[in-house]
Amino acid sequence: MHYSPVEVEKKWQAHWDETNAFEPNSDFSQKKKYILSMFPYPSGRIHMGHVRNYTIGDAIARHYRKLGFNVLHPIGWDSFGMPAENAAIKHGIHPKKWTYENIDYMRKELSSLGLSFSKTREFAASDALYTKHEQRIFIEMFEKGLVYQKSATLNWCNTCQTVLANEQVEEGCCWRCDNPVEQRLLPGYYLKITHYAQELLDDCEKLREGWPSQVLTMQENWIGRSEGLEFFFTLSDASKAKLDNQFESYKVFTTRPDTIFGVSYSALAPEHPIVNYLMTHKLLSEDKIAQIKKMQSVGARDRAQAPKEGVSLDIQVIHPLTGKEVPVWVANFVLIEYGGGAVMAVPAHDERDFEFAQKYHLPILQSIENSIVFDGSCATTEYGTLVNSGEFSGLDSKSAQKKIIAHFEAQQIGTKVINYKLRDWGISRQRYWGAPIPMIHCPQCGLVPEKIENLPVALPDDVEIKGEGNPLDKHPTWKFTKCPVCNADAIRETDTMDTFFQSSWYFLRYTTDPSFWNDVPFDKQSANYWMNVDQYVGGIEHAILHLLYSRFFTKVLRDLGYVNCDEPFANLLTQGMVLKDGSKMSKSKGNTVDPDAIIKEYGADTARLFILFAAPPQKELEWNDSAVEGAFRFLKKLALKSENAFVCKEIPTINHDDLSKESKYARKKVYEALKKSHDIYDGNYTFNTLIAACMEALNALGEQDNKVVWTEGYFILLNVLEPIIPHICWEMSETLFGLINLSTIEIKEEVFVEDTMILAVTINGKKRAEVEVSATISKEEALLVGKQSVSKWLEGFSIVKEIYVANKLINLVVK
RNA sequence: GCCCGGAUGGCGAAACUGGUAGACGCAAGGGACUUAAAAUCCCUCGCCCGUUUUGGGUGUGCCGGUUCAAAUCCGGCUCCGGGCACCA
Repeated sequence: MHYSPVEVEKKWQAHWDETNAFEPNSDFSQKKKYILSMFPYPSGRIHMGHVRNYTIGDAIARHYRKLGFNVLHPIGWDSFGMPAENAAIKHGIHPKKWTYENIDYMRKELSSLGLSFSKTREFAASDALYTKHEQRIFIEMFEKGLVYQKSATLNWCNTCQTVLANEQVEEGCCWRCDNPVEQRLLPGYYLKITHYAQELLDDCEKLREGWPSQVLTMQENWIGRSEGLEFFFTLSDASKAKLDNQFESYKVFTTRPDTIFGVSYSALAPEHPIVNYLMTHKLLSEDKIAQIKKMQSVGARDRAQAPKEGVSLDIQVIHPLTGKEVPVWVANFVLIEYGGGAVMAVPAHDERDFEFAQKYHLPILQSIENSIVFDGSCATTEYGTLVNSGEFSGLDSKSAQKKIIAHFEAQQIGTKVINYKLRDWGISRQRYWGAPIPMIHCPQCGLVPEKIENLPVALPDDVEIKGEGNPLDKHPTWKFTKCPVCNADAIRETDTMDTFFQSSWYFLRYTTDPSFWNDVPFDKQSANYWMNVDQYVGGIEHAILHLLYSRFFTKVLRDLGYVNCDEPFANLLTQGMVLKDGSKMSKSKGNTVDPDAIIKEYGADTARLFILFAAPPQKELEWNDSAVEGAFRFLKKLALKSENAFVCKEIPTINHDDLSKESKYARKKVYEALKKSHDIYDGNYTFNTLIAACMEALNALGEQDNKVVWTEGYFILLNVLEPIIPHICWEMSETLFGLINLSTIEIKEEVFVEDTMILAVTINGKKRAEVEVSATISKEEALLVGKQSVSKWLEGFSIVKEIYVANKLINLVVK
């Protein structure tokens, strides 16, 4: 067969399209697989990263379909987000038009790869119908107390009149207009992900089997659980008086209660209420107030870079165990959001506290002794034995922690607590192209959700987008509405949701037949059938945000009664990046390869084959033009050699014993490939080795000339390769076998049985010879033959040990 | 700084639970076919030494260990990639 990819690919793509070949069915008694590649942002054109992502997912989906599973393999569009607004600002195109035109274009590009997506389950996250249910979920979360409003300091660009994400701040300036970014206290909506911190952490165990360990480690670190002691520092009487008796004490948190006798000062965050009180009531010198103000104005990121810095507040607290007075400072390294915004400082055993104490000449008191000699030149942070610690002296750190916590609890002056680094998720964005937050501000009733029957709160089409301010807020009429409770004039919330909100539940939407899409976000029975996603495929860049939010949403939706599962993704494959000349393909570097051009020149099968063959999916993949040629060569060869097979309607029967050595070997190679095609789908997805096995099999077939063996070989190889290079395989399978070979094929163990085996003969572990012996040979005989084969190496030595490993080798230990 | 991951020919990579290192492919070199080119086919291909041939030594980032046997296990380093970044 002459190989002309253009015709073949067109033909089969049309066939799959017309026959709705890849729709899941609703027979929930059938065994299922839900295979999902992360949905793309419709930026305009597909790139090689997409090709890799969707080829991997498609191959897995096709594999399970062939094995008779009911397979859900959908695609959609993560279609809200900033680039659409940027296009509007730059070119005056409406974000909606821009987005949906891109979707149409990219859909065509993806279908030219022959991907086996369900056509009917496709949707865009910006569809009003999706927004409708999303807003309902938001309201249900609000009513459950999982949504709240608070003000926080955020990056603000005064020129653009908008909040900027951290990623949009470049060296302290706005990425678009280059103006310095300010820190502003702004109200916003937050989702209580911290409410699920412990479960999100615990359930990492359920994912241990199916997720890459580094992703789980990243999530665990991000959640950042730590156990410790929380207690109150009581202010000295003089300090209480200084603070007009407005403050009695403040809370601190420590994971090292064993070092508490080493406390020589306490430090407050610049935003701590006591600090603010001292400042607003002018209880500090002008100079100190100015210094603190300066500290407050530095954003979190810059503060982390800055050297340690602080100001003495001229107040004291009482050490809870020694009763001594401890000075209180304000310090730029103390975070207001964590552990109460205040710390006990132990310079002898904490590096930060040490650095600060040295700078300001504060006492450094040793309270732990261990193998590292403490000489006051640096902090020793390891555990050890307590010294200078009153009744606790002599205890080791671990038991001292327990005893000290117990002491605080008995005296009711402190408790054991668990803290998490995880913060609640701020979802407010001052942008147009997102899902409106369905809340209303009523002068009488306060903050109230929109009525469910009024959803969706849709975006107005008539907006001006100039990049200044929030277009919804500036719209002449949109935000004016009536209170859903009292019907008074009220104002709509003009913030829209973070786009991660959409991607946190889209995978549930796919589980449901579109005929239900108007009425429910997703159908519970369908979701329970299809979930969890059996295999999720996407880039590692989503290791924390998207994957953590999706886990969180799944748990929330479970608790809201929408679905029964705890975790969304049973197995996760994080694919490596596609590189060219050693670095990530990007327009700015000019090292991109256009998938369309490759498909035009070589066809989709070549692109798919190259991308799956060049590296295992988890690894980075270096683009290589001549290796693409090589992939194309293999397809041509596969097509050409099919002339050696004959047309038949079932797998040919072969009497293995009658075959020549070469034919036997070829069959063995073919069945090895078939075996491998089962093995690689168990989680590693090393398509590269499967393809190599098929190449070996084809090479071995070429070493023999039995047409029946050729035919059986093609029957099997086309089956094995179909997930990888579907077009050419369907074409040849149709011609030769009427497509009947594209279903489960039984492995014939007889081809692996051999009459002889080759043993390596090694001396002291070094290979000296090979011998071919009968497969049924006894150990004694094998050793005898082995020794003969290496007789020249044994002269003058005596054998002290003989090792025989069946099917592998003989090792002789000599002296 | 802390936490992960990785290192195998000129290149991408294989190697099941420790058991013949380099499968498969790319590149390169040589040859066949051709008026020529393309395409295709055949041969060689880790490094070093030797040779007419058979051959020998060495080799999986570095140093050491365990073992009859280590790319694989253990200890200590080096380099590269990624994540977090003052979380008390």
